[in-house]
Amino acid sequence: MSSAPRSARGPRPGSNARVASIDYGNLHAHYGYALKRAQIAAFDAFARATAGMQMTPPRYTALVILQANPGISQSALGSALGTARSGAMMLTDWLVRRDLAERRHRTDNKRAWGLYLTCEGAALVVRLKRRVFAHDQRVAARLTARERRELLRLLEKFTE
Amino acid sequence: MSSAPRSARGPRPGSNARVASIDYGNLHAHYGYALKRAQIAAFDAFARATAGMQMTPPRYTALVILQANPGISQSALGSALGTARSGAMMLTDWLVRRDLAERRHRTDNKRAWGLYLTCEGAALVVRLKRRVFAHDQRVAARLTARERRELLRLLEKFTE
DNA sequence: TATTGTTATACTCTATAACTATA
DNA sequence: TATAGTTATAGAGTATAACAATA
Repeated sequence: MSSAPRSARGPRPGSNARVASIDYGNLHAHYGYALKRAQIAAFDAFARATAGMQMTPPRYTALVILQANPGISQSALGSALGTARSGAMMLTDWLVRRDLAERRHRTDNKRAWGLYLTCEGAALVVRLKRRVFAHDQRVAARLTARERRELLRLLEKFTE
Repeated sequence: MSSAPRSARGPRPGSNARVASIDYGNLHAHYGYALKRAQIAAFDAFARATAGMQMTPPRYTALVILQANPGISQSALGSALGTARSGAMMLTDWLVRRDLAERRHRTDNKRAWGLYLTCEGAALVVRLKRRVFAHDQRVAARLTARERRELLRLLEKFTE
């Protein structure tokens, strides 16, 4: 994929490529280390799946949550994302600026907005999901179908 | 663990706690999402294991790599960490300032340093490894021994 | 008194680029 | 011409704190 001349300067920053000449000790026995590397690989796949769409994992997550929870408040969105209210605010601003989501006044609570996807937003989520899931399968191609299910199951059990 | 009054404001920022009232769609079917959440859990365990020691995952990784590769150059350390040279520089500065590592001149190449752990650094790595591995086991306690091995194996296969 | 949204601020992390000295 | 180290800078991401409006 990369083509710029990098000479013998090693892997580009942000990569998780393993360097043959280096002894990594027992780093790979740490869940944190192994998870971080796998996560970088998965996020690389996400970046390829959404290239040129100015998408990020948090933005994608927000879109999916808005799709599944129409009318949710900004604070609740923040909780779902595990981010502070101010972060949910900026995320929402971005979505609104792109006409992917809109804030609607609530009748029951004048403090909170109800957040909804626009038509474009709803269409985009559908398109995005297809692309991201397709790249997910590609990056996990090394695993058998059984291993893929098992990985997700173990991750869930580990996190819970 | 937490005790500050947070009322009903939901999980604190940076947490990956699941909110019962929210529909997460099929987010959990994405490797990136599942991996990110698991990684947060693992890094939380790392933070608990190293509380008050001003340790971070990159610092710990650097210490382990220095332990396994005495005399390594800063650039090679950067490659191993997947970070830019400038990042390896600041990391090394931090270690040197704490008397955990030292730069030694090389006879064969006057451009590059050779990096070595000091006695304190070597002692610290041993202590850290014990603590981090102990907390690793605790966070993975929900998994059986077989599942733990399988998780690490699948992560490795996924990343490679 | 607590919550929602908002804004401003600060901090961490890390990539990029330019420079120097060696090779 | 390329590499190792250094330094300065910039950007992304995100937490904290304070405030007004509402509950």
